[in-house]
Amino acid sequence: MPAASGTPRPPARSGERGIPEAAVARLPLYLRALGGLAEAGETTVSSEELAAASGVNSAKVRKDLSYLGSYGTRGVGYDVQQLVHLIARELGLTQDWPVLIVGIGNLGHALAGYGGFASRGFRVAGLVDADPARVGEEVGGVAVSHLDQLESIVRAEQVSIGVIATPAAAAQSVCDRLVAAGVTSVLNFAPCVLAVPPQVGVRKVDLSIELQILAFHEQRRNVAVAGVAT
Amino acid sequence: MPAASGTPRPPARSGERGIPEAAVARLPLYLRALGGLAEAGETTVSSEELAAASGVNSAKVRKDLSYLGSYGTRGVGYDVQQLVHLIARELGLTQDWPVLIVGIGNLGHALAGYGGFASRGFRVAGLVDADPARVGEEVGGVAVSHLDQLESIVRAEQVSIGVIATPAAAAQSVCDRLVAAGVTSVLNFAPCVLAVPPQVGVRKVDLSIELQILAFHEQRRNVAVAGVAT
DNA sequence: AAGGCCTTGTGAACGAACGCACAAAGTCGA
DNA sequence: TCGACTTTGTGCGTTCGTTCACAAGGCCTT
Ligand SMILES: NC(=O)c1ccc[n+]([C@@H]2O[C@H](COP(=O)([O-])OP(=O)(O)OC[C@H]3O[C@@H](n4cnc5c(N)ncnc54)[C@H](O)[C@@H]3O)[C@@H](O)[C@H]2O)c1
Ligand SMILES: NC(=O)c1ccc[n+]([C@@H]2O[C@H](COP(=O)([O-])OP(=O)(O)OC[C@H]3O[C@@H](n4cnc5c(N)ncnc54)[C@H](O)[C@@H]3O)[C@@H](O)[C@H]2O)c1
Repeated sequence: MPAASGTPRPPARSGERGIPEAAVARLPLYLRALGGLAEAGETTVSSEELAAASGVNSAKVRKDLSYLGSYGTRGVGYDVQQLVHLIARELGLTQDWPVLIVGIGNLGHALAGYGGFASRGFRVAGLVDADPARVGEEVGGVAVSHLDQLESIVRAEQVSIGVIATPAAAAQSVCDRLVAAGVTSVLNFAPCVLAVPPQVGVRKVDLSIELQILAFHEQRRNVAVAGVAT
Repeated sequence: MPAASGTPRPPARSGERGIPEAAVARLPLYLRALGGLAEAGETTVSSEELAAASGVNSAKVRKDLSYLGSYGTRGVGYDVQQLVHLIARELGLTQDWPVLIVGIGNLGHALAGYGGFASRGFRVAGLVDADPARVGEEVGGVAVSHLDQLESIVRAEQVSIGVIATPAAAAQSVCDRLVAAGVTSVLNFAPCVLAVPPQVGVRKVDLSIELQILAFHEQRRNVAVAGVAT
């Protein structure tokens, strides 16, 4: 019962080279906004402009960018191209990331054909499904392989990121196979929790959760109004 | 750092009827886990078990549930059915939420056919697309209407939640129309920021961002390894 | 009836993130 | 060259969220 937590906790990763998780999550936002600005012909951008374009506030923008170093010019702003490059490098987008998508149903089809993948250096290296009827079908220029091929594709294509779009019941076993084959990052669309070894990264996207959060606030507003009226 | 605040500390959320945002975001997780437990025949659940089933830690579970009131039994745990009901009510899931999906392309198709909608009280009240070729097609039991019908569907079906799955370029104008027609919550899949009046709720899902965050950590691991070697 | 055992509910410490506000540092026009 | 103006970079107080740790409370066995 005594949690043996007597060890004086050291500042975790103080000396470490680390930018806050919350800032990392915003970098892709800036990158997207910068793409738009570059297309519009802007060569420099102030934190205020970038804030407006990415839906963040400007103090946060400046602090986030400061984690990458001091590349702004006071009185002027940041160089758009340079920022794009800095952020892309920080996020690891200057290299090619082969991705394997497992479960080519409705969602898998949409993902496989999604252009937002490729534009950031994510290459669909393979599509696999358990249903023999789907094997051979071509989606977004890539043919669907059978689930049996999972391991060989991961190895042949050096896949490090796997995307799971199977029913929830199959997700854990698929995940286990991905990890065993060498995948170290997983994006999970199935509505379930995945158990993975600690060194493997997992992120989940659950559309239903987003809707429920919206419903909560929606209800809150309605109740508030009704409450006043009642 | 002792709270030398002679000031009467405003208990923040004691008087107010407010659950922290972070807790709200986890309630759907618990709900999902409870569904599984109920199916497995469990009638009561401890915070420890629920934590394991929902991928959260148990202290957080207890604190989150405490915002709903004191419904647990010490030494035993929580009643599964009662919890399901409490959470569903808190999230507003005891009522029917008509949802309109705009943009029935690849992603829109997947969303329209997704079962995870209906199981939580979200009813697809309409599907609209700008492409005349798509109008009339039936997806998941609902026929696709033309974009022109947007306003009339929102009013006729009392839609308060809109889902945007159009290309980014069209998203803002679609959003404006939804809001003008009376929608007060928007779930946006297009990779762009949406401007809305302050009383309208917006959430965004950007798959590409999730991948970029994965890539960041993936790279970090690789660099760490390579760094030692270099 | 009493004591042991388990689990909740929560006060309090800790830590992460936010946003303000401003000095520092640069640009640009005169 | 200089001074007005603009915008960065960041120190700091505040707020939000997480985690610890334990008293309070209730069940069950004896
Ligand atoms: N459709 C959506 O909008 C949506 C949204 C959020 C989450 N999800 C989730 O994403 C997942 C997929 O949804 P969907 O609508 O595409 O379902 P789907 O039934 O259309 O597709 C599932 C696919 O996975 C394949 N599959 C089943 N078991 C497999 C296995 N062991 N290995 C490989 N492939 C396997 C099936 O053959 C099928 O092609 C589900 O878990 C769903 O809950 C879907
Ligand atoms: N496919 C994915 O996996 C994925 C993932 C994340 C985000 N997204 C985003 O979701 C959106 C849709 O993606 P998609 O793959 O389904 O694209 P898509 O091109 O297949 O579908 C877009 C649909 O929107 C319709 N549309 C265009 N303008 C419209 C308007 N003004 N009003 C109503 N409908 C209109 C088109 O007719 C088309 O049917 C895009 O913004 C995309 O970036 C897609």
